[in-house]
Amino acid sequence: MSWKRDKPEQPPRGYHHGNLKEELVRAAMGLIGEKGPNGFTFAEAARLAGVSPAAPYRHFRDRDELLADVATRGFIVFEAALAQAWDQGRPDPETAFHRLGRAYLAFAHDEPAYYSAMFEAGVPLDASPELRAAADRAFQGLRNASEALIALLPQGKRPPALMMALHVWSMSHGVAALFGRADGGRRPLPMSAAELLEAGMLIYLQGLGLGRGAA
Amino acid sequence: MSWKRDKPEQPPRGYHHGNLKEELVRAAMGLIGEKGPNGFTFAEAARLAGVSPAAPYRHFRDRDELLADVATRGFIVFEAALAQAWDQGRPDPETAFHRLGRAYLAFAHDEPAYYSAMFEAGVPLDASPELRAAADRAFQGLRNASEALIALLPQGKRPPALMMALHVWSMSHGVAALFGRADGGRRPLPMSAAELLEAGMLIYLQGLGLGRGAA
DNA sequence: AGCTCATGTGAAGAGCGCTAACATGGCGCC
DNA sequence: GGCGCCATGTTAGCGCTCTTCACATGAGCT
Repeated sequence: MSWKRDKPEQPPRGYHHGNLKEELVRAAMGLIGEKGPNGFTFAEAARLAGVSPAAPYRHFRDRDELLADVATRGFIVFEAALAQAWDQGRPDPETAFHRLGRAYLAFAHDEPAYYSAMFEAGVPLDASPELRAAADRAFQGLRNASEALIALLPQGKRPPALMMALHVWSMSHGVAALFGRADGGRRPLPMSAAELLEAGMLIYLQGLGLGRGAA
Repeated sequence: MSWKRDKPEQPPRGYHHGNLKEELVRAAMGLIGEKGPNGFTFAEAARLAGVSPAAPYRHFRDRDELLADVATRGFIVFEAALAQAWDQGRPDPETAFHRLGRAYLAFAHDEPAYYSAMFEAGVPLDASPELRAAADRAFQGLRNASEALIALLPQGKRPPALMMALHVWSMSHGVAALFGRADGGRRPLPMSAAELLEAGMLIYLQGLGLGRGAA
C-alpha cells in the first residue's frame, strides 16, 4: 500500500505554487552543487519543485537566465562574506587581509553551486545588469582592501590598487579553480588550498614591501 | 544555380571516411573554440565531418571521451609550448621565466579550444591515464623551471619548488581564466592580461628574493 | 460577485546522446 | 585472384531536454 505522500515533504499545494521561483533556485543550486553546472537541468529542477516542465518559464526566460540569477545571488553572498572577513581592515590590514583570503577559499569550498554559477558555468557577466553590478561590488570589496594595504607603503612605492586587486583575485581564483574544490579528479596536494594561497599571498605582499614588520 | 559542391571542401568519399577520428577532433575543436565546451555537440561534429550521428561512436565511447581526447592533446601541445618558451632556462632563468609566462597566456588566448577542454570543460583529470600523464608532464615543466629559479637563491632561503610551481600555475590560470580570453562579457582591463601576469610574477619573484639584480 | 491576469498544465516539435541491427567494402589469407 | 572477416559506416528508434503554444485555474482587486 502507499500512503498518499509519494514524494517526501510534499505539503499539499493547490494549482498555484506560491513560491516557485525561490524553490526553483534552491533546486537548481542543489543540482549544480552535486553534479556541476552542466548536470543541472531545467526539467529536473521543475520536477524537484513538483511542477510541470513548462512552469519554470513563467519565472525565467530560459535556462541561462536561471543560471545567471544563481550567479547574481552568488556574487551578493560572496561580497557579503568578503566584507565580513575584511571587517574594515580591523584590527590591522594585514590580519584582515589574510582573513579575506581564507574567506575566499571557504566560499569556493562551501558554496560550490554559487561558485560554479559565478565562474565555471560560462555565464557572461553582462547576462543582466544586476549580475554585472553584483560582480562589480564584489570586486570593489577586494579593491578597497588592496587600497588599505597599499596605504601602508611609503608614497613612492605604491603600486596601483586596481592592479593589486586583480592580482589578488587572479591568484585566489587560480588556487580555488585548480585545487580548491572537492570535486575529485583534480590534483592531490601536499598542502591545503588555503595554505597554498596564504603562502602565495605572503610572498606577493613581501614583494610589494609589505613583509612582516616592514610596515 | 549551384555548383555540385554544396558543402565547402567536400572531396567525394566512399562509404568509409578513412580519417574520421582526426576530423571529429578538428570539428570538435572548432565548435569548442567558438561556442565554448558546452556549445559543442557530438551530433554537430559528425555533421561537420559529413557522417551520420552514430558514426562517432565507432571512435569514442561517448561525448566525454572526445572531450578528454581534446584535453589530452591540449596538454601535449601546451607542454611543448612551455618547454620551447623555457628553452632550458637560456639565456638566464629570469628571462626564460618571463617568456614562460607569456607563453602560458598566449596558449590560453590562441588555443581556446584546447584551453577550454583542459580547464573549463570539467573533464576529470583521471578520465584516462593518457590525460593524467600529459597533464603531469606539463606541470613537471613548470616545476623544473621553478627549481632552476630557486637554485639562484642562497641555500637557507629556498622555498619548496613544488609550492612555487603551484603558485605560478595558479596565478597564470587565474589571470587567463578571468581576463585572458577573447570571449567577451568578462571584465575590461586597463592593462593586457599579459602585462598583468608579468607584473604579478615580478612582484612574486621579488617576494622570494629574486628581484632584479638580487641574484 | 465577477473579472482579470499571473501562474500553473498538457501537448507537441525539434535536437541531442546513445544503442541496436544492418550494410559496406578494405585487407589479410589461402 | 577470390573470399570472408570485421572495422567502420548507416538507419531506426528510445528517452531525455529545451522551448513554445493554447488552455486551465484561482487569488486578489473592484
